[in-house]
Amino acid sequence: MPQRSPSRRRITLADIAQACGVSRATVSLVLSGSPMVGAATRTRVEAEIRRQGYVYNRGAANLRRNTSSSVALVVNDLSNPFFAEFAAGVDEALADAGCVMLLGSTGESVERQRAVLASLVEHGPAGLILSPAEGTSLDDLRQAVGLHTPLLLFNRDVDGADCDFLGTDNVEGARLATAQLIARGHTRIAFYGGHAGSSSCRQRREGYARALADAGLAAEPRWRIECAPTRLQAAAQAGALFARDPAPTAAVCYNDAVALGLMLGLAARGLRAGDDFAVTGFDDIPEAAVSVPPLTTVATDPRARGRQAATMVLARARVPDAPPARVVHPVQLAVRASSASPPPPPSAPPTSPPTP
Amino acid sequence: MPQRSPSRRRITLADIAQACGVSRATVSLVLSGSPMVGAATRTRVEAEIRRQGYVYNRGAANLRRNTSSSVALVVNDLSNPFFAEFAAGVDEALADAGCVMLLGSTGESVERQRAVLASLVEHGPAGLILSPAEGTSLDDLRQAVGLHTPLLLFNRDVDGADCDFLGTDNVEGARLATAQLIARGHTRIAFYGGHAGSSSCRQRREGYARALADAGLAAEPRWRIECAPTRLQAAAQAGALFARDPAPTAAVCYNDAVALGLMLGLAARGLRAGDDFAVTGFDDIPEAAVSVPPLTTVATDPRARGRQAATMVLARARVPDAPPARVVHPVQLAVRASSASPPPPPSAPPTSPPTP
DNA sequence: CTGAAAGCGCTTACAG
DNA sequence: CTGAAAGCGCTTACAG
Repeated sequence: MPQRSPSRRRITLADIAQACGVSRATVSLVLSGSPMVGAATRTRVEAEIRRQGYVYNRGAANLRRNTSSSVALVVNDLSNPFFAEFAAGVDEALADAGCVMLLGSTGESVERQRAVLASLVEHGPAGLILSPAEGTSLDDLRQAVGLHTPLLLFNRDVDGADCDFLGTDNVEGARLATAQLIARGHTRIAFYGGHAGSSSCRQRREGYARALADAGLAAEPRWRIECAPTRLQAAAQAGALFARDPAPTAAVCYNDAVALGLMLGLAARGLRAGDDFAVTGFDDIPEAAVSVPPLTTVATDPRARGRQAATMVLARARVPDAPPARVVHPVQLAVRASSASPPPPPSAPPTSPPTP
Repeated sequence: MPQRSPSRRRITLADIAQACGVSRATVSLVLSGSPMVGAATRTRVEAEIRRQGYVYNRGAANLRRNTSSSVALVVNDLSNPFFAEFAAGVDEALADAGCVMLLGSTGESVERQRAVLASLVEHGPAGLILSPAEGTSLDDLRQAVGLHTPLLLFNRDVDGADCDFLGTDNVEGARLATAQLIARGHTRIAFYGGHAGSSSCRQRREGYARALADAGLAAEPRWRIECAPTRLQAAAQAGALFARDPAPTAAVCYNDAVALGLMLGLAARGLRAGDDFAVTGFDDIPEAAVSVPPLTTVATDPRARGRQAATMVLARARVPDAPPARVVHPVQLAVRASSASPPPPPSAPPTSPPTP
């Protein structure tokens, strides 16, 4: 619900104009730095503005000029460091452009997303950056966003949406991670975590399969372990890896949260990532570099992606009719200790460790 | 800079009114759910609104009604999980109240804070939640915020500011953590990390000193190790603990980032927190529970604090003249394995481990 | 139950 | 160089 404003009437242009004995137009020109106003008048007006503590009402100006000075960002969950970094990047670039950020989160719920989008769009942002909740349909977007707010989809695509898109090269990232394990001699490599519903998980699995195929290895379904992409779920599922026969010697994880969880699960079994089992992640969240052991992962630099997304959406707001931009950002493999372990010699397959 | 709006003219109330052959007032009444409008008219108008994809211009309404439907939040750094969680909590509560969140960040710079605040205030938020950058003065606040936006200070106080405040009981939290180490038999307890400039650090040191005093122990200045409150700095400084003679057997850390960094620094020296050295943190960020070993820490529940801050600032916006509220939230100690290590027997003081 | 009119705080041609 | 006037999209007494 809208809130009442504080008690005392806000100072307006008219107050300043009256106090200086000039018109509101003149004060407005002073504010916009127009050269058409006399130096003496300007000084007088500026002093009065400071004296009265006038604060510009940008909403009113936007209404009159038909402009906007905000951009909306909608993410699934701010407490996910990946999105927090991304939001920090968006904020940086928007602040540089003199824009303000409207933030909403969906908690991965399509209904909440609908409500959040509707509420944000009413505030007239110049553009909207959305990391869509899982299961978002084209209709959900059309309903909520309408056709008047430029939309940039981040991270996940929505079938049929012909708007701007900024994503990560999931296929290539997972391919790089898998190829690195293969280069170290691993042949039994699991794909760990995520679930098939998500397009990014499908793409990462595709890159994984491609690397295996390139090396003449098969992607065995039994080495595909599904779990929710959280650290706790991943830790709890670690045992599943060793229930397979033969057990894998390495795992390409859906993302860093899963990889860090898996490393905890391994530790609980007396195994150490990088020594006894090789692990890779995806995202390169800040924690990855300082975990024990440091996590080999695919770097997406979410903060830089945030800046990029902000730049793209501001550009779109200036040129609404340009054809949609689709940017799939290249990734880099950050090789660290967690993937250092060599596979055991083929003659001595590892025995499953005892389940605690 | 403000952005031009998308190409096509936005649909307005007037468009709907004209299409339905009614006045704008009637359409407005339909939108606000007024009972004064006939059922037939209402249905017709609602259909037309959907058909044309009309989106309400809340900015215009706010201007006319002199209301606001946003709240601004300014934090130091979104990529700090503590603030990310806090922001998520603020967002939750605001969404429930039908308000939108304007987000800015300062990167702990007073100048950037001034610019960010000025920009946000121009958008006319109903209130402003600020975790002030270090070194913020009362004048900085007065300059930037003026007297017309209700202000809630979070986490750090500003001398002389008589606005709402929501904080954490830093003194009691550090006292609890220290007392727990003393109860386990530790007598040589360091205070690790943070720097004296910050009020929260001073308060936590006070709690630490109080616990020591309560147990008849002295707070030795040589067991006070300053470092920037980041994981990397904390890891790098770990050696300083063992350069003291006698070396401490436990450390109360300024916050979780520092504690996790210290645990890494210990690991680099072949020491394990909870076995060879006791460590406590402050904040209970999500990582604390899943680190190895899990970190004993002071739980502040930042997400709940975020909801609370949002509630407080909305209440303030409704009653601008009520006396300032000062809420210092109680804390709880989450006891986990990192503080489990007993002190070594007094007869055999630990030798300093080799510096790598 | 519905409409005409004024006004929120600003900007911007247009005269002077 | 400065002012009077219209208008952005909405709301809200006030008449009818």
